[in-house]
Amino acid sequence: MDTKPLLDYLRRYIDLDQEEEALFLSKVKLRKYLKGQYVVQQGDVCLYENFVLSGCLKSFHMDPEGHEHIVMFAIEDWWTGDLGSFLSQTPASLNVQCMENCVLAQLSHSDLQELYIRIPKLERFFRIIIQKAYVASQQRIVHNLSMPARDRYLHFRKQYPRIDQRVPQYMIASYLGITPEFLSKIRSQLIYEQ
Amino acid sequence: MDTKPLLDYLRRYIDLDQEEEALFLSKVKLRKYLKGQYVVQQGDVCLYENFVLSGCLKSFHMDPEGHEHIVMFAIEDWWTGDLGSFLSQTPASLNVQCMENCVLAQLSHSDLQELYIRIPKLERFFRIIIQKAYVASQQRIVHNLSMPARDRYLHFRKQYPRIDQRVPQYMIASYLGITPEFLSKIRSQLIYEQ
DNA sequence: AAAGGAGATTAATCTAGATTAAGACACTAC
DNA sequence: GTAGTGTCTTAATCTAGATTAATCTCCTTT
Repeated sequence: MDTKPLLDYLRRYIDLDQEEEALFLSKVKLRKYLKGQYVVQQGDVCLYENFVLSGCLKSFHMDPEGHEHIVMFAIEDWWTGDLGSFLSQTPASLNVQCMENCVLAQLSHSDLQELYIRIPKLERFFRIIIQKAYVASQQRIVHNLSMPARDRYLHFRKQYPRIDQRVPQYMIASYLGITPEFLSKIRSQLIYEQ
Repeated sequence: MDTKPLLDYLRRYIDLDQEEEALFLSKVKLRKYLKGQYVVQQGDVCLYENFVLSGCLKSFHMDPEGHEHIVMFAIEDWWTGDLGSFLSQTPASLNVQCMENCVLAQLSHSDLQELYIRIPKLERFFRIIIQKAYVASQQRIVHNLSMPARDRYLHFRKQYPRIDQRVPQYMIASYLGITPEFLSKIRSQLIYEQ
């Protein structure tokens, strides 16, 4: 497993010369995780921004009653972690756990600060991808406020077909903010309708 | 009304020299709006990023049944607009409306693109503020998934006391994703408890 | 001071979705 | 084979919050 997907991803947004690419890669740590392992644990400081080279992860918050609430999934070419914790280097409110064996490209906080100084173009890169993430997050809030569960599920399947196929239903239910039983009911209604 | 609050805000994150500040300000358009006026309308392209110099605004989505869903409020020192529309220059899915007379500092898309090139430090500035906005947005999703309405209301009052005092209750209800009647019930229960 | 009108409250009824609990399929693993 | 574990489904009951509708403030405006 190499870092090519990460470089391809970078090149979609900015042009780095050979030297800059080499510098960037020198700060990237490749790390393998087994299915079930935690990349971030609630209460610990999130040490890395993680780019997914292979595998599938979920990030979720565990509430005081012990219920999981899935905030997002991540697959190849996505970033994951607890950004709030990473930025301020304070305890995370989220867990990030591997649902398959994973290979991640990791950037530490101090290395990233250094990279921002030595390769200012990276500011642009991260500005652009975080803007996209923010827009998606706002759109999800609107959907949660304005759509019933059934429509949110249909929208999720359309927007993330690659993820829908890959994760168990009860996690999709958690992502949508409903119980697995209710998602099962919705699915049986959808099948009945056609 | 001048642009001092905007410069103060910039200086919290980056240092600009005299020339850069002047260039930046040359692209900023000051504009006054009356209470009730729309800064962005659903279906139109969002032309500006708007920094609030004075006043109070709401951004909301109107669903097909004609119900408003408030996505966020904005007061002095906040940014507002429909970022998704602004970035891609496509029709907005949100409305932004003044709830008081407002003065906004506006940056157009093309001017901002030019500013990014001529003042690369602005990439850093917008990266940092959008990161903060993203973290807040993610946190709101977690709260919407994991907290009952009552707790969400208490949290809102604690987090945004300046806004809580300033907007009508039925809009706070919309922001929280509940009806005004139910918010009224929650409030009367809270009063009863002390 | 009367007449609107916008917002807030209260209460009765209703419903989307939760909870609980019981099976139904898978799969490994032994 | 069967015991075990993780996932999905079905169905009965329950509840947080929606809907509807009436009443109650306050503000404006005249």
